[in-house]
Amino acid sequence: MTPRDPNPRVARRSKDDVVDAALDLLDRVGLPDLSMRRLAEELGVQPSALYWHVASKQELLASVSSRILAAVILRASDPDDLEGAAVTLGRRLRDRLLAHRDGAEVVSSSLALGLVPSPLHEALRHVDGSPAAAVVADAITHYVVGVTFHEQQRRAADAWGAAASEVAVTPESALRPADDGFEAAMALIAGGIAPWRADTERVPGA
Amino acid sequence: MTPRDPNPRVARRSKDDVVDAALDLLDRVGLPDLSMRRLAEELGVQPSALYWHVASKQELLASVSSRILAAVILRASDPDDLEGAAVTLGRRLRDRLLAHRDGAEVVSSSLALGLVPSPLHEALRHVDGSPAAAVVADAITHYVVGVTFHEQQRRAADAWGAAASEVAVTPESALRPADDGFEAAMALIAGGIAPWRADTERVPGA
DNA sequence: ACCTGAACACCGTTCAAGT
DNA sequence: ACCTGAACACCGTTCAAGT
Repeated sequence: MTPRDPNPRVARRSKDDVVDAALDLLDRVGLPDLSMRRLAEELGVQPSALYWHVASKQELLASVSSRILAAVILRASDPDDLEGAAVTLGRRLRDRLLAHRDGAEVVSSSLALGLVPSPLHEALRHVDGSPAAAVVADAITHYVVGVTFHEQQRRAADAWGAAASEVAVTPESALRPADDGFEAAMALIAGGIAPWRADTERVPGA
Repeated sequence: MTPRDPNPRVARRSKDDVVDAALDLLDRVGLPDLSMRRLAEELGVQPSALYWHVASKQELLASVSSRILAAVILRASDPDDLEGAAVTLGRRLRDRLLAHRDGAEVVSSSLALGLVPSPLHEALRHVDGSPAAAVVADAITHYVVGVTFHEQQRRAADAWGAAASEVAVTPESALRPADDGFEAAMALIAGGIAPWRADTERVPGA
């Protein structure tokens, strides 16, 4: 008996429904095939109808990014353990990006456009208020997003066809596959925190 | 009197000319407006003519990326100074990316698609053959490309109009502007090399 | 060897008008 | 409040045919 919907047979969509459908379509067809027209078709609606719910495709993808990043939070954490928190969050971010097709690319551009908050920046600010937290959040976020983007593109290329083996770059000069390098890089960055602090926070005022 | 061009009045283009024009157009209009049709117009040619010189737009952008990255090399370097080489190369990469409009975005996808070699990986392999070099190259490359992409997008957004100030994310939860954070992050990552080595290269065989 | 002309199968977005 | 219909101004790519 809500006054909102006088005729329940007319299926009206909310913005959440549109974002749901977009994320679902992303997982099924990938970012290159995720068009407003295709999404509209999926929802049984004209393409122009989408523009009542979202201002642009970019804004829609930003909402999709928010959904993908929603689970990247720190439940409980030792304050003072910036290293531990950074590594945990880095792994969680990677997990979330890998959970959706082309997740890294979608999130990368939303982040770059400033349409979505950086989850590591927000979380690390709570465990450590020092300037170090922001620097660490930056380093880890860019590394994880970059490496996962690289990984997912490679996966898509491999899936599409191994026929491109001649144009592709030799393995030794390409960026490394992240599978084993990921933990190493995380350890490298996290391990840099202590010496960097010793160098930087030595001088309090001037 | 080269047999190649019987009539000098017919301006024939080489692939290099196409890539030149693409890089020039990129700097003038930016990646979103760099279309094959627009590029063809610039060259005084039909769009289909471009496909005699390049197989696809992606391949063209990979060639553009190669040009952008060509100057990211190490002239002379202390072997054993992985830290120093990494920081120098990171700064040089950032310089090259900033030298062209949307340089980071173009390079980012060419790198992800594996259509272009990673310059840091290649250069660092020469100063240090250990596994550390690859991990460091990965960490620095992804950080620099990511942070520069972010910076250039923000610049484009600001240039287009400050009217978007309401939709934009609050400054504190956005990724930091890289201007001062860049050197800090480079120091953080480079500073992680020594402790990481102490941890990892302790065990030689098993 | 290098390019034209014409087509194919798409895009994102706007906007008056409908219910 | 939510959506349709129709249009605008584009895309990347292919391919027979020309010179």
